Amino acid sequence: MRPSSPLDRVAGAHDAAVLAVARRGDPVSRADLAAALRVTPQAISKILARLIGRGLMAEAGTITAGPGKPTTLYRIEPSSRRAIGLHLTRTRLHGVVVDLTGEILGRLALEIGHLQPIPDLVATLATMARELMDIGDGELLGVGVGMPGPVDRGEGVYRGTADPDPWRGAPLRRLLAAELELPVLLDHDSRAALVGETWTQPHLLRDTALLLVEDGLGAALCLNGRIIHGAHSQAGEIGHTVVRIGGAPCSCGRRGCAQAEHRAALDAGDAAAAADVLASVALDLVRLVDVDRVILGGRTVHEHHAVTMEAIRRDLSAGLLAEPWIHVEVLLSTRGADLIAVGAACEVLEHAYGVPQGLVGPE
Amino acid sequence: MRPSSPLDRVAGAHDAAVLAVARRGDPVSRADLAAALRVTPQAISKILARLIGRGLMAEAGTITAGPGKPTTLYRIEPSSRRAIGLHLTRTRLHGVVVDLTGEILGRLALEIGHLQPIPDLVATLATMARELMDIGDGELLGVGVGMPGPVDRGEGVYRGTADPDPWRGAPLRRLLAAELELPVLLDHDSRAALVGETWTQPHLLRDTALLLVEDGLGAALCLNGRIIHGAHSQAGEIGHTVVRIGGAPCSCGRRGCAQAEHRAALDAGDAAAAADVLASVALDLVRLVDVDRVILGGRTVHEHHAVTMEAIRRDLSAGLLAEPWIHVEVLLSTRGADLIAVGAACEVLEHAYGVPQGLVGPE
DNA sequence: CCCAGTAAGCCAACGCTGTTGCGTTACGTC
DNA sequence: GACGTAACGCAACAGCGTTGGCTTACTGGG
Repeated sequence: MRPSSPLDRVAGAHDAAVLAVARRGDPVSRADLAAALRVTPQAISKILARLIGRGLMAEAGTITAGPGKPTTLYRIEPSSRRAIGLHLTRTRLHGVVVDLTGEILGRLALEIGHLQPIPDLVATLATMARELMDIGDGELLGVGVGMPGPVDRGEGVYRGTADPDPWRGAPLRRLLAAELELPVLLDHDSRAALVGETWTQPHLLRDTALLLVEDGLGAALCLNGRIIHGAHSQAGEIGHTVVRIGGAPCSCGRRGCAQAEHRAALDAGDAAAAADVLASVALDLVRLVDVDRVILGGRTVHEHHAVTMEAIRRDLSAGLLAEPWIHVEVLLSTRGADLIAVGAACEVLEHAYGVPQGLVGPE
Repeated sequence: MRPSSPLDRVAGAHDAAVLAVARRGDPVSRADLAAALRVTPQAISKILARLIGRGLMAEAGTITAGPGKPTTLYRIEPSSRRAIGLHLTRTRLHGVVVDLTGEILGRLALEIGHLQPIPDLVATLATMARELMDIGDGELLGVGVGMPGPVDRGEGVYRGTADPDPWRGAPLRRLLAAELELPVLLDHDSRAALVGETWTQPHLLRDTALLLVEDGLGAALCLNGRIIHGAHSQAGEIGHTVVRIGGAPCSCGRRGCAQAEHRAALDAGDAAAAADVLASVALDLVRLVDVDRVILGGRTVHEHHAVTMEAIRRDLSAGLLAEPWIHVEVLLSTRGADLIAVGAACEVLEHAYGVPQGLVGPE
């Protein structure tokens, strides 16, 4: 389905870029878009004509500033498209439908059992997806699934862990796509969460890390405006980074893993120690990839977000030597419990209408 | 100097992509290039006509395989362009001239003093650059400078360290460019080294980390084919990551920094312990960004490369749980002592003829 | 020796981008 | 109501890669 001609690719990229600007919320003028895309206003007219023709955007009134013809404003048409996002864990399934801007139209939740065999799991996912389809009325683009643990986004396969894991090796994307006859994307939960954040604020999040604290600990990176997947789709799997040699035992069979230490500190009621673990991870991460924003998300972190953010800010400013030209913002995700489900849905939106990675080039 | 039209940007990207394929060394056919760029052979003819017109490529004979008109081969014209690379440390200046493929045409070395004031330093750099200009005869594209410590590539400024540092804040790029009347690029030594590696093997290094062990410890990342600079041009500054709490004292005033621990182990004659420090750093790094290649480079690492590579391989295979679908190659840089100087020169080549980062899209 | 068969490459027309130049529309101001 | 101004549309244009047809150059069989 890749556009055949490089010209199509240019047009597609410009369409996506206009949508990215429009997604910020406020109606935009032709002149604003021309400045943002570095093309002439006339080109913007043609791009907008294409987008309006596809129902993705619409005129949004005019404003008059001084003499001359009033400026026409344009806005995104949120209800023109929908996407479904499912957040799968070992005990729960949480699903949402979102519109083109990532706004939630409806949500569902369900307790499930991890011992469910793969066909039953696919049926459970499909059932929830079908229920969510009834909400809203834009064109449905597909279903995104976010889940913890080693996930191969490219292959759409849950790789699983070494311990007995009934879902190990499940080709969830293929199975669910066949069942629903819709495009399906499968990704790591932390990456889905970050895609959700970048979809709604693409202009702010060029170099951003997201720390996801659920049962385990994961990270996701957006560097130079692009989500990092890694050579084996395993980027951000930092839960088993050793932070204290000989520390708390971990499910992976070793000791002192970040997520085991974090969990042990929480179980001992020591929120400060748990925060220190996250702060240490955050500092290492910022040093290596130099992001200017760290977003915290996940069920577990919300309970202690104040002390956690304080610890991260403290370690960052100490560890980066308080150099005046370096500033790293530490933020809390605003999506709450919907973070990953919304993110998985936004992966579908991103796939359909995101700015493409590379337009031309070898390989 | 940015191309005015998106069409020009497409053409420029295709030109760069053809050069990237040709850089691999072997002459290539029109059909090979068409497959690599996913365009028609006819388009390759037009692209090659542009490149040959600029002197960057040339015909390289024909081969006949079976019946039909023989295939025309094309090769890069290495001597058509040159770039100068300078590797600056606190005690030494090492410079090279390279051709378009990154091959060394000549080198120079000089002991310098760190107490040299900034104007004298610029004069020293300019003098070496001028001497190097006399070697070879292609068009000279510019001068690249690689140096350790916090460097702002975007601004072309050496930020410097907190301890008394006579070069702190030096706008080396601007000063040297004014002195030489040539384009100048300033970058971190580890990033320069990685650019050098990717310039000569762009097809192999899509997700690669380079660990540079000189006096300090630095890293550089190439993710999804792009060099990572970070929000403040500080990506890869991992020398002061704490690997052992309360460990060896570091010049930064704290204890247990990776580079201090590594240095302390080496000073104690314990090469195995030094290798363990590097292996620990490598594992954390691979976990976070999931590269499939780790390249080791730098003066210090060459003395103990066997034990170091063994330690890294051991820690990686243990730490990644030996999952069969994950394979990380650990390599030693082949550039030896020229690594950073060549890399700095290749940054100039990359700037002039590399595949551009983003062709279109919002700011 | 000639001629069919095959594959590479060129030429010219085309469709598609965004750009340019100029005219039209719609507003505020005098 | 005339004038200046700013946004916008129309039409012609340049440049990209694509398409279809023709030419070139080689092999191999009659």
